[in-house]
Amino acid sequence: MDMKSVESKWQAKWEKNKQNVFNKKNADKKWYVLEMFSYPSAANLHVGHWYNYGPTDSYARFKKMQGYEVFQPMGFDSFGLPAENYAIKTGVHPQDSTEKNIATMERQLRNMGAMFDWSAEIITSHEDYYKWTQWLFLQLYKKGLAYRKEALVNWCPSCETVLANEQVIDNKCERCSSQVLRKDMTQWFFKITDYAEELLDDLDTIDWPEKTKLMQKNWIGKSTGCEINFECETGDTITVFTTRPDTVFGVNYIVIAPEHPLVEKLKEAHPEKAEEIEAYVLYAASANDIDRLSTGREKTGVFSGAYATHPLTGKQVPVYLADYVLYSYGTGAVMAVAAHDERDFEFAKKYNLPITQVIQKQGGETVLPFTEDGILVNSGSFDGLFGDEARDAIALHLSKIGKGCKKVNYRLRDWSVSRQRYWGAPIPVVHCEKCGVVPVPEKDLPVKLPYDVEFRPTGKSPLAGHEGFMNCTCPKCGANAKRDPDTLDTFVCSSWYYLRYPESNNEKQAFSKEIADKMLPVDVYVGGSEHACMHLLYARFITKALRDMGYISFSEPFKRLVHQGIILGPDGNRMSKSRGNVVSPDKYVGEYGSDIFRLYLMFGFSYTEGGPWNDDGIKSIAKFVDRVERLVRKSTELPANKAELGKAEKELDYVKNYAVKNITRDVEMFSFNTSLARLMEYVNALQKYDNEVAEKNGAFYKACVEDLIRMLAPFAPHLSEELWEIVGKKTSVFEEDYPVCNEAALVKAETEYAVQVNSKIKTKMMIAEGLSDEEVIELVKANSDVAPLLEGKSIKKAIVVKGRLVNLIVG
RNA sequence: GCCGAAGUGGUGGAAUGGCAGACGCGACGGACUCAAAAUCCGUUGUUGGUGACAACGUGUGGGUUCAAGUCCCACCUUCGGCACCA
Repeated sequence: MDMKSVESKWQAKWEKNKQNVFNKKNADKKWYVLEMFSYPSAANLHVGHWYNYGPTDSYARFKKMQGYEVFQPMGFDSFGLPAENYAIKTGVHPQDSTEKNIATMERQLRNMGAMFDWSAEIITSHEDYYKWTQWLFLQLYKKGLAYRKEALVNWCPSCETVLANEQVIDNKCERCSSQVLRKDMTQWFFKITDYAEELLDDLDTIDWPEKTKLMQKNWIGKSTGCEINFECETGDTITVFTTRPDTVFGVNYIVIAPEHPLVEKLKEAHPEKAEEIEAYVLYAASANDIDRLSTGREKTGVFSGAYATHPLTGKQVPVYLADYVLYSYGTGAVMAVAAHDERDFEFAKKYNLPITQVIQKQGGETVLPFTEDGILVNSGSFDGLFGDEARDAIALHLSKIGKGCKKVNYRLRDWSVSRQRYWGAPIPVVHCEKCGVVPVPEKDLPVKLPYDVEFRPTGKSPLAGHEGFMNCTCPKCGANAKRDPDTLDTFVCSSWYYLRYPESNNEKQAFSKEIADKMLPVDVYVGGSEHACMHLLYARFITKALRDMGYISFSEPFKRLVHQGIILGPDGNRMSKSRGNVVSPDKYVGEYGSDIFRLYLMFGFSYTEGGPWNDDGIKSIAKFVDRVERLVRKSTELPANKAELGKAEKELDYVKNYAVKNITRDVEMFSFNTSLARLMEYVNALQKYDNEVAEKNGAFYKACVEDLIRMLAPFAPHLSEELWEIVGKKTSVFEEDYPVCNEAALVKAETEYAVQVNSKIKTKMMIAEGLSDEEVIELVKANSDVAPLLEGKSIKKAIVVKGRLVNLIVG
């Protein structure tokens, strides 16, 4: 069969019949299947796209044949850094390259033959989409969930530009190799931390991979502890957060992060140290968080010259700056208990600070640093208390004397959404000298991204240099004002797109409550696990925020989540141009067509695992397809005669129903390789029983072949349509129901049991269904292979696993 | 470093704590053919044995269990993420 022409024939028919367009009349039977949309890169569709979209489309088609009204949209996450970098390098405008890439990818995606509803397409860099991204920003602002604060960015002093983490290699700028610095800048943030607790709790309500939920849980990083106040000699209060208030009597020193605001005051208080402190702050600015938190890294720090007063003992403890404390976590200051914390211990050793043991191991020798729970010693009236009891007592005491309180802390940080870049959605606020920050009125959206912008680095955000864009009037007072020169993080665009799809053409609003509540949550969301902590958390946050603003009624955007694996290069490494191991799907699609390539992707890999590319099996899929075609064509030549169903028919029926049952279960689990294995078994059976059955019972055989086509349809959509036509049908096979297992066909009189003696397999036996355990044991004991092994021995225990195995323990 | 995974024949991969290797690829043998291709039928974890069969076998080392690829502990290797790649 010429797959190319078959594929274009059916794609054209589907298009003409609007077969893949969601039918709103059937919305009560909706099934929203969503694949993470892609970034439009310059290259053709990647194996990864095919691997994500092909099998998921088979899942979607399967649900359609189960009677669901499937909504499977597609779009492009088209703002972002790569287009801008490409523009800086080549001079091609990001909009031009992006549009070109989208056109190519769209064409290729159409050729895949997936049932994407293209009428719902969205492109995040188009005005009609980013207008609503800006609207979303304004809603968050109104609700107090968007605010400005200073935050650190990677700054290349030579390029005079902010660098993405990706552009920083070994602390050097990837373009010019200058040392990268961390610089403070005023940026917009979304207050995702307000939702930390709910984001954590609601993980229990969604059907997501456990590992993903665990990663989010750890990312949110809830810890219960205590804030404790130390009075600094400068007159300021240093508040520390600790999960171990039980160790408070062992505090040897205080450490503040080099970015802590108190640093300035400390320099004033101890001018003799100012130079040293400044040098250290500069040094700390050159390291990233990962390095700073690494326990394997040599600890560094500097004494500020100042002391703080211990709230319980009144002792003076030195205040240090050290970069192993992050300003972004907790209060940016810790109480260091060298005896009971590994990093503090290491630091104290290095700087010859005292180490005071205040916890003793229960029953056993205490080796420092001892970080487990233990019995308090050297802790005044708290001596003898243990673990939680000690923590509670000390926290209570601290709050009584006004020196501290219990506190829940999260590792999660607020979401920084400002980007000093061109290719993104402009932030819809105006800065007025008189009125300050003024949001752009909704009726004035979109704040259009101008085309004629100098996007090469100049030391400022690219938009800052565009006067036509920057100069505006204050919506409040009418005076001259300036727009915000920054654009939004692309994660903002992708944090709400699932809401837009069902109403991509709605010009009046981002989405309507009525339709959103009907169409969402997404029933199955499919995408890579690399998004576990960021995109997937942002989307959950935005959903909750919109719910609280009354725009929607549900709390979670994605009811179920599936991660596809990653297809690696043939060498087992991640595909990359620099490694030269990129596999192009074009070659295979050109040679075999979309159906065969998709079948191979489903059959050759475990969907959620992925693995190194290898095309050994692709030919065999082509052979399989040929076999199916021959079998179908041959069946059309048979007379439709009927005869009584014999043993052969029953066996064939068994294999068919077994396949149907397993495929139905496995597709639901995205286990496509085993689904196809069962389908192959059925094809093998059809072929094996071919002559015997077909000749005397043509009607039966034809019905079996029709079921085969129905069963194959979600996996090889074009081929199945063609075969359906070959057997004389005038309608689309996707209007058919997926076959349902007839359980009666699977009932067998006897089952094979594995027989073990002392847990070793000795023989196998066919045993009738419905016997009691005792009857089964008697049959096994009487078996000619088993009986000699039991001679002169007694049975100490007998285990019967119904329908599977018998194990006799003898001695 | 921290968080999260993965490791099974020559190979891709199957196995609700219950017969390890389903279904394929490859290899080997056979049928068809002048021959080849295609197709069809067998065999195929390793070792020993003519054989029935036996022993061993799921990254490494321990453990729990009548029974462990699966559960627990420790370790090794590889992969994903670590907040401005998306």
